[in-house]
Amino acid sequence: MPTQTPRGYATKQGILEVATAIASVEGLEGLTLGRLATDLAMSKSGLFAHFGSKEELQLATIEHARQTYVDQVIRPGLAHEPGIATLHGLCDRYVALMERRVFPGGCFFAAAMAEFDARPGVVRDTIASLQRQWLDMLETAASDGIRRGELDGSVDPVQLAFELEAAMLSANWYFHLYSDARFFVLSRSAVQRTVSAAVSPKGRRILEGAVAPGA
Amino acid sequence: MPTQTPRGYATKQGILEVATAIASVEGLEGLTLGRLATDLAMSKSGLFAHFGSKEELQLATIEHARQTYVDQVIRPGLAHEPGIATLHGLCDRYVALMERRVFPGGCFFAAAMAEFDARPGVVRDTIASLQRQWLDMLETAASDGIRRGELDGSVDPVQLAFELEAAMLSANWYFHLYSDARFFVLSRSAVQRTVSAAVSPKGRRILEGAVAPGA
DNA sequence: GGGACCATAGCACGACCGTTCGTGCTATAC
DNA sequence: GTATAGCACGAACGGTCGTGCTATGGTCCC
Repeated sequence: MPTQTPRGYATKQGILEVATAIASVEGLEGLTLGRLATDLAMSKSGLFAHFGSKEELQLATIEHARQTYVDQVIRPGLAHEPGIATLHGLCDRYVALMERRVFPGGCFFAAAMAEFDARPGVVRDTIASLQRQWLDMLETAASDGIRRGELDGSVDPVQLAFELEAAMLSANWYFHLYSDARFFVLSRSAVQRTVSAAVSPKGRRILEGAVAPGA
Repeated sequence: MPTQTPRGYATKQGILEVATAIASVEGLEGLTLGRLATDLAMSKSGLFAHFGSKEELQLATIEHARQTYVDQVIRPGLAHEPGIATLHGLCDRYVALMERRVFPGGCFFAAAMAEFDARPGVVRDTIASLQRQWLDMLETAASDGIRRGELDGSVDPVQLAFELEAAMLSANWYFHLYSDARFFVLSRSAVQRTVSAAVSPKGRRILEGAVAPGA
């Protein structure tokens, strides 16, 4: 196992940057060594040597994409107070990521989940684990919201997390299918409405504060 | 272009039956002539002669899948009274189709949409058109519900249709990713809750009648 | 019973797939 | 100034992809 030098590391990061972009459009299976090499203006073999197998390339690409989500969604989202502030923060950052077209083909993990959901293998297991973590994060924020009295006690955090995730995930598909950004408006409205329907009076004050903090 | 004899037609239907199943798992691009020929125990060339190109095969497969949805979701769904009865009927039939694993890889059009949403071409345009028809159907049912006074006048039919579709679509992915049928429970609850939040008193009577018609 | 014709098979093609191999660069370590 | 190790290259492998061309078996009509 060769050790990594700064130069090699930089190259690999550059490869993975392009790889995540391609995979978000063509899928992780459609992410081809030849195509990737062409886009990078380097040889297939030189590229291949960095990973050792296509599956390793796929896993490395997934890990790279995960880092992007951690930086742009998870970390800033979790910087809020626990409860509905975090819940709102995570959702807002996630929709914003899609809106900003960080991945040209749309949400990387949405594409990966759709591609591998019915196909066994290491790649699918990895996706499943990461997606599980994301759902857990939403559910935890919802649970915190209940414990803190921001959400009504009758709310099921699993149900709430699912509905929010559904509204955001679906906007991703329809946005790209019709090149119509209005689906993000629908998505945001759905998130707003769903959370609103679950908040207690205390939570409502927090929600309104998030929109108009100067009140 | 050879004309179709009864025998040829039957074979073609058999081919498309297997093709839709494969495509729901592997995707329309992963639907390979070699794989399809193997599963059908026939030669690649003999199979190929039926379609003339891979794209034609893909389009024929889509059309075949559409027919399944018309028979099992659209027609029985539209058999109800216009308005929320139809809305409820369409959603119920759609979730039931996924639950019954009619396509082994999950909703055929969900998979196709996810695969082609970011890729131009005839296939994508076809998917987009059919998906548009499906959304229109839900929106029309919602509009009818408003006009008939079953849904509150403040309801936006586009928003409502989107939220219902989102809840059902997402159940599809998570069900297969985790082999966990509870996601259909979440999906059905979400549909129920979303419609409930939009109904007028008159609509509520219809909804309850659908659950307990003997009341 | 012969001819038209559809359905299927066999075979070959060029392109691209993931992968392996041998071979040079180039920069650091001694 | 030379040895070493990481990095990248071109060429080639066996395999599969979609797609042609040609031949033959089956079926039906005149």
